[in-house]
Amino acid sequence: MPFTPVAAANIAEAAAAQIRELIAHDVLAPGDTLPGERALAARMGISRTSLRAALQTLTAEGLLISRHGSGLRVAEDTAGGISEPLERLLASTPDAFEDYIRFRSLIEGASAAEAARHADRTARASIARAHDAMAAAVGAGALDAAAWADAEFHMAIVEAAGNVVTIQIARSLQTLMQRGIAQSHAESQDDPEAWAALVAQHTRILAALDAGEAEPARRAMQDHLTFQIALLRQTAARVRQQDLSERRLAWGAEKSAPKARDGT
Amino acid sequence: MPFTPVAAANIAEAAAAQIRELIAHDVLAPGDTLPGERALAARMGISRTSLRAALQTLTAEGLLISRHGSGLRVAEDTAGGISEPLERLLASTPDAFEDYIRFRSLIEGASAAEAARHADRTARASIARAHDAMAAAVGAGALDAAAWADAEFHMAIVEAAGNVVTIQIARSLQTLMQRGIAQSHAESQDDPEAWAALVAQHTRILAALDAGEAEPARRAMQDHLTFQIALLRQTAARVRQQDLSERRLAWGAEKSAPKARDGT
DNA sequence: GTGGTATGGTGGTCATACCAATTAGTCTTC
DNA sequence: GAAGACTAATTGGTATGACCACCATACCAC
Repeated sequence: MPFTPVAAANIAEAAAAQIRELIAHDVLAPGDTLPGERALAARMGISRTSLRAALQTLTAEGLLISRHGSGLRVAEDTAGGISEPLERLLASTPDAFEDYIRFRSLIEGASAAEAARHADRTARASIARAHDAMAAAVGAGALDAAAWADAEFHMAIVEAAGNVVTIQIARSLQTLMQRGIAQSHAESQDDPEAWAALVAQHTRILAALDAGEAEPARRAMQDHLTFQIALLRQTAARVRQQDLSERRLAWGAEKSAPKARDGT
Repeated sequence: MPFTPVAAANIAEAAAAQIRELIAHDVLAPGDTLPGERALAARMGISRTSLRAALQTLTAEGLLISRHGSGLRVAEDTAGGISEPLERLLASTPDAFEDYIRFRSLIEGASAAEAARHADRTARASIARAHDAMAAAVGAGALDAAAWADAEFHMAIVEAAGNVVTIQIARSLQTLMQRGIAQSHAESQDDPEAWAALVAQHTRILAALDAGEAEPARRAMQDHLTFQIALLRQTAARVRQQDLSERRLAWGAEKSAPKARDGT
């Protein structure tokens, strides 16, 4: 007796869905603070009560965090379930790092191509902004800021492509990288020449993007990440070498001055 | 430094905890209806606003179900899983489902190409095994088994490509799909013709794989998933149509045989 | 029986006010 | 000049009281 479909129009749930989608599209990035409840309710054309009901739902889902005097923040987490097994894997198997970059090469190459085809003005602008910030940071020798802008650049391209699933996964991988595992990566890249090369490659990607050339954009992105693999291998080899010489030195030092070390 | 942690919780959260506990202790059994919000708020000594905030989180957790004119009921479900952000998004935004398949198209297309190049014998064998299992299941009309073998087939190809990061992510997505969202997907695919088409496409993928032809394999895989998108849209549209005709039919049947209906 | 219609209860939404926590700016004080 | 105390603005949290839309029931007229 299939008569009634029934769709209850719940205004709070609609508001929650809207905010959820914004988070998924990374318009609201993890760590961002939302506008105040009063302003938000006004802008959405609903009462603060209903807005709060929506926020309540999202908070229960763990997407938002609210602190009393401060405000509402988008939860840093977002990496739903994907990251934990991966994190263990990458921690235990250094070789997996190359697979990681290959994976990124695939999805970011496709994203670059897609972005070249139909990215809107604001998306292009945020890509360019990240690129400029990175170039400036590298020029100033601020490598922390450069690394941050680097990540921002790549993320902006994925966002410009507009696939919410891809965005979520890229975001997960990025936050995963930024906690713990990346230190070897970051520490290996204190070479100014390498940074300059990376910036040049970014410039090439951006040019293809702005020209609307999909395939060149993809190729530029993939070349860029392939270069990173090479860089990685090279520094990994050097680290081993360096490690050896350091141990040799340490051994010499210990031999000449056998002191006790603090255990804990 | 065992200072008292101070349980300065929200009043709403405290209320939610209390109700949650009642449900857990089965004082409130599934299916029970709670007292009205006004009465409940009065009895708990809090305002209806705060009480509603508590109910909101409990509803978001799936413990309670509220219907407008009726009242609040304890959910029958009980085991309604806590979902992840991506899962909720897919549930609330149907458009995101296409993004999901597009993402799979990208990584599985690349995996198929890679597998065509250098997959070892055992990997090929497990792909073929999954394919045969699916074909047999479809032939026998066992659609559950077919769906399972279907997933197995795709997973085997990703595994054959050998990128551990890709494998992890594909697996995460698959388990995510297998709980909850997929029912609409599965239920829309009880069409034997569609299943036969899917099997034929799998056969084509497998052939390209065995022939070692990378690009045809990629294309076959992407065509396959594009077909799934089309199928999805088509069934979504047809559901609407079918709904109408069924109602028309039901109406005719009822007219000619006006029997009594069971209420519950 | 049928359909209409009061009626009281229910959740949903709203506007307004006030409380409490946080933050930042300013001022004091040493 | 710097550490600390005070002040003011903004934020989320709670409380009221009201109104609406919905649902179930009982009642009424046909």
